[in-house]
Amino acid sequence: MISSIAELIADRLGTMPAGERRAAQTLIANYPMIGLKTVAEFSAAAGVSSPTILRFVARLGFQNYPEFQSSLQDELAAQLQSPATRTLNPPSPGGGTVSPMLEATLDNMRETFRHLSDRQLADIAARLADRRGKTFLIGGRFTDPLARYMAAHLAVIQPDVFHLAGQESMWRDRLIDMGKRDVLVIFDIRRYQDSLVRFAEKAHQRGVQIVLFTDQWLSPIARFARHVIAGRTAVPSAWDSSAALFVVAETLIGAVTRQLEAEGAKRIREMESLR
Amino acid sequence: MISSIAELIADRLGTMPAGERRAAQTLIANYPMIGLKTVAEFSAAAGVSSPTILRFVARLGFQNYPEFQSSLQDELAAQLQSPATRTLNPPSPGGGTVSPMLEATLDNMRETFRHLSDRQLADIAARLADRRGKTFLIGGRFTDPLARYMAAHLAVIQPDVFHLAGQESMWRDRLIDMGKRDVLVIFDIRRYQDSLVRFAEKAHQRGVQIVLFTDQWLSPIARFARHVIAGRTAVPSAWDSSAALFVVAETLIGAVTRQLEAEGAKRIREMESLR
DNA sequence: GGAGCGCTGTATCGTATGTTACGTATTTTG
DNA sequence: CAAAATACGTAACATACGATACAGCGCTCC
Repeated sequence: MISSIAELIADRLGTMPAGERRAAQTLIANYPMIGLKTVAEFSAAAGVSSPTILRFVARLGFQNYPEFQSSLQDELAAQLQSPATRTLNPPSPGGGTVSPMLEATLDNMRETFRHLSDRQLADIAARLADRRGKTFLIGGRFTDPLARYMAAHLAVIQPDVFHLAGQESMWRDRLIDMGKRDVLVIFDIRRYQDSLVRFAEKAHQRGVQIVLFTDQWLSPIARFARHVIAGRTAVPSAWDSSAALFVVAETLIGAVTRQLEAEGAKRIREMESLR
Repeated sequence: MISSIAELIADRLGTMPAGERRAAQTLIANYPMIGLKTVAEFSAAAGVSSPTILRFVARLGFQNYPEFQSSLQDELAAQLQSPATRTLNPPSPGGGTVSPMLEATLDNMRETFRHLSDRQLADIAARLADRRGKTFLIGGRFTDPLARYMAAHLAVIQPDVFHLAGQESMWRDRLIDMGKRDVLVIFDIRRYQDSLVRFAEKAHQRGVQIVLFTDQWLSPIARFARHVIAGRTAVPSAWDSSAALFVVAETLIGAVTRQLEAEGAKRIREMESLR
């Protein structure tokens, strides 16, 4: 079974003429980056002409050079998806059902936070901590509990935190309360819910700042969102995992709490200096 | 110090107009593969026009699109060279608020699962998958969303799953519906709620099987519980973390789903053999 | 409420890129 | 050793890609 292009090359290396073999070897040597560059660069690096490169990829079974590059990219993307799983996949002794699930979840979290900068989290936290506006939270079928969880915590440390629950008609009516200064936190992973998209669009039209928690494929709500948090959701289960988004939510809760405490301290100092 | 393009984007994300920010977010979400494709594909994925993508890369300081792609490739190549450099957010200089939180959470999960055997999880899953009885779920002030999350999933794959919400008097009345065959899943971390303890005790007296999700200090409900899952909750924040319990919940959801599917398949086979 | 600015998309253009045809060199075979 | 076949490079070609000019629109700030 041949899965990667590298194996494919190794397989057919023997049947190739000299020039194409040089192409193959230089590709293997700098795998796969050279293949992502232009034909001209590839040919220069291999010390052959452009047509030789094209004949080389044709021999591998690709219709044209772009198709070859797409395959390389897909392969790379698959590698990047599961960083740790590739290198340190202990065949899970005993075939336990737990380890793969836990490992995947931990990977998801690392991957999610790798794409999430301190800066971005700080920006969102600052927005959530801004007490001039109200904070609304809402989620989809399976993610609504996350909205509830976040709302429960935020409501303790500041006023004007509302979780939108119940029927669609219920929260749609709340739109009139929303304005520019307000923040709407939406949790939406696939399958994305139309009702949420419509709601987000209307809120956006009213100038509401939207913070979106979604998966790596990005809910259509991303169009309207001021801040987008893309969490990894893939796990060896029939369901998607919201664990990474949960951890991001907890991180934000912590950051907002810290910020409000800091502001509170500043207020106290200001008040004292006024006396 | 800014080393990667991802950081560069995060740094300037705040100063970007809406369209370019969408470009930035889609790039971060599928980093860095989207950036290696053509402008047309990138723009389509982000839902903006080609010029917006070009303005986006220009704002990042690149002279043209190919130069931007080269940078991404170089970065990728460097990563592939040394898999060890796969560290996440570089030690977040200046006392970043993210890493400690994430690290603590990951540690919590590892610790939680270390004290949790496959056997124990399998037992609980089997109990939850037993369709002869009903399943009730309830949580405390901050953990009730976890109960909701679990209920939302379990309710899809089997009947008779009830989340107990609202006032204490509401669910106390549901006690008459509960019997020996039924399971009550309770989430309770400190500070432990008296109302939940009282409820658990009465349910226990009626012979209900209690599955308790709690913290490492064990809620008093542990006295009455058939199964106890003790999750680590300590994080560098003003709040306790429920993330570990969340992951256990997801693991159980997956296990129950698998089990019901297996039983379903078995039933089908039995039915066919009867013909 | 009006004027100015900035952002975004449409349409067009030039060019770099992949592709192909053809001639020469090199190897293979009778 | 001759002749054919295969391999390789040069050069011309067409396409698709990135770049740019311009106009419409919304937003902010007087």
